[in-house]
Amino acid sequence: MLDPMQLSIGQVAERTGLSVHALRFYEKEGILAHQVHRGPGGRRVYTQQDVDWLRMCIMLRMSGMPVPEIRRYTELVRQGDGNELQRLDILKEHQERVRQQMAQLQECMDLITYKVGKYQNYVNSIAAKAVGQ
Amino acid sequence: MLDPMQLSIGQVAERTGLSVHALRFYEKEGILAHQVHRGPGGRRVYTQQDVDWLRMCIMLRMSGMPVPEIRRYTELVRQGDGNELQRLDILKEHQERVRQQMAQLQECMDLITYKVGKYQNYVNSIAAKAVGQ
DNA sequence: CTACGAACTAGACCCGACTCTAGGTCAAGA
DNA sequence: TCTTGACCTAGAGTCGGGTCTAGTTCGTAG
Repeated sequence: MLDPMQLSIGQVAERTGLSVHALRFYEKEGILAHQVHRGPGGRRVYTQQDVDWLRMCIMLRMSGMPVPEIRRYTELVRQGDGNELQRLDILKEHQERVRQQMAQLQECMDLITYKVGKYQNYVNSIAAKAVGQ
Repeated sequence: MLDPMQLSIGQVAERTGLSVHALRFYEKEGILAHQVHRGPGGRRVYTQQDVDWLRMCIMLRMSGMPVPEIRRYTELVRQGDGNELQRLDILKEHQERVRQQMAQLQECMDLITYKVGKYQNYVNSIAAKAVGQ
């Protein structure tokens, strides 16, 4: 049993929804703000901070930030104070991309909604006819 | 020169933003409502309807509908009247997915905006100090 | 003791969606 | 005639983001 603040890879997988494979993959890709500490037998020991960081990375991934860019951001954080402007740049750029993505998605949604409406009307009218028979 | 209503693959590529490769790929994948007519020399001849259909497919793809599902939808349309309920199902299901996707994206956006705000404040405060010197 | 479950590493494999290559046809212009 | 450029087919290659396998090593429970 570990200290309650010390989490095994499996526990982190549960808590984040990532697979243990994905967790090791992310680590290899340099996506952990502070490199994972190893416990007895060379096992990874995560902290709550690691989990929080991973959750943010998950958000970035979900919104389409590519792994290499998350790595760049992570590296800046790892380097410590002094590069906040660069971090801000990355975030702002991504924010803009997400904004565009949402706009696009809304456009698609409008088309789909229009089509759904049309088919719904048609299907309803057929159903009405069937009832009227 | 073709009849103005007859478009070559290159023209369709221009008009849709898809590459000629992608157009052939989509055709092979069965994503064309009515199969492309061939002109002299076996060349593809597209109509405006094809372009319109492609534009819808592009919307579906952009919003994350996988190619096989677009194919299923396409097949229903190709079969003609009588399966409107099935088409409606596909569209509604996708609509729901897009809705979820947008909600997720909004969540990510909120986090990013929060972080951008924090870094912006910090960076501003540093800048203010520099000026005050 | 032994068997189990969870962890480890390195590296192979997979999937979706294109993208590109090789090798060829054809028509128009210099 | 020769070249250029757009098109053709079949099939190989690429890329991102994981996922899975093989072969081990632990620590604990029966």
